[in-house]
Amino acid sequence: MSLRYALLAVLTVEPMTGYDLSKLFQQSVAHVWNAPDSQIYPELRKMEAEGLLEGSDVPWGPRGRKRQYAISDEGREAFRLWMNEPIGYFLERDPAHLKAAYLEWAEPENARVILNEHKAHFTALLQDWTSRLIEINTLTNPLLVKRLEISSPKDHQKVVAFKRYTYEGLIARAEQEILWADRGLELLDSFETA
Amino acid sequence: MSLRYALLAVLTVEPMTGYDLSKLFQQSVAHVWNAPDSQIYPELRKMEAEGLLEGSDVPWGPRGRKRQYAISDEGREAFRLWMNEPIGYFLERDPAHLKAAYLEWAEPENARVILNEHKAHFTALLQDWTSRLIEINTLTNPLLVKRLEISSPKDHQKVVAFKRYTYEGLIARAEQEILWADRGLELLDSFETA
DNA sequence: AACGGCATGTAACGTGTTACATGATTTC
DNA sequence: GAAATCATGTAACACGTTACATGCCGTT
Repeated sequence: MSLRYALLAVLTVEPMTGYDLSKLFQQSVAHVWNAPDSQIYPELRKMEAEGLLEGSDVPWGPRGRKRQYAISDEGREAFRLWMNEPIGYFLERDPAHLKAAYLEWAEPENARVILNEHKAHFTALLQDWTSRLIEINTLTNPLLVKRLEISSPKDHQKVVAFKRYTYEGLIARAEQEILWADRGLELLDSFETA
Repeated sequence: MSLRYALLAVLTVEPMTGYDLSKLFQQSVAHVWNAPDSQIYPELRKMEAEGLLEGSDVPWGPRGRKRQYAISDEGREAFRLWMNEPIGYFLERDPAHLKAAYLEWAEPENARVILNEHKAHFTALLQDWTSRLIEINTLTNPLLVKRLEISSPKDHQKVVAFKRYTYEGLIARAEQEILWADRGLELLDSFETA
């Protein structure tokens, strides 16, 4: 159910096609919310049917056309409502920690691979998030710049501060996961030498 | 797909009924992997059909009966295989950070509620996880004690160390989320006084 | 006999994933 | 003209959630 609000969030900046959104949700937005096109296209149509979006066919080349979606007042209001609701309680489902709890079942070399991949995964995320944070701080992120252009100047500070706050939180999480993986690798070492 | 391995993990200790497992997955196990009974019962039947579990009807009172599931050699092997595989790449889907990125859309008092609930959520988890860690360190967790009884003494150290490692990681994560929520509340304060 | 816990399930729905399928446009 | 990218979808399946439904057991 959050997918639609993630879509609305992006569309508050400017109208986009399903393809544009699908690109975003594989690249930058993907690190907070990821979605494949096969989920995005039907969701957009549903949202248009419900009046949250207004779709229009835009010609594209001589014969081609593409459907562009603009957020409606109703959609903007739905987004605002969602933003004022508390976050739905989320249930823990954590494959990494589930697996970590039973690592004695893995061969030591495989346990090491598992933890190294955990580390690599969050190292990659850390790099992505860090460069996003730099883009925010230097106002070089295209979407953010467009968002500022359409917002009232008195809100600029808040808009930037909350994006920064988000990425700082993600970065802290990634750093913590990397530390945790390192501690696990040390633990494995201690069993090897023992 | 991890649900079945979470079930297998518990069943490596001793045979249990769907009800037993469902209790565990709402209480202790729930903080690493949660599942409702409506998901557990069908999954157990599927796993029995696939030969991972051996089910047997156990009489329960004069007329009642319950189905108890024991892990089979095949099930134990499947669990071992899974434990030696890397963790499937997981995609980011984080409602809290998604919402945080657009907090300028929420009324300040609602933003405060959102962050306070985030803090309360992780504070509750932190308490649960901390008491679980104490149970591990003092060897007072019933499942862990049973697990040690059926394991070779030379593995005891590893078994305990990995459980401790898991909960230490979860605790660190909870503490980080609480800190993050606090920083967000301070940020909101700074906008109020400004 | 009433109650709380034990025990097991179905049905409907929503969400998410993977694979398949097609065709136009732009760039080289 | 080949390749990369733009553009949009369907179908099948897996996973997960919520609500509903039933009935026995042990205790009071």
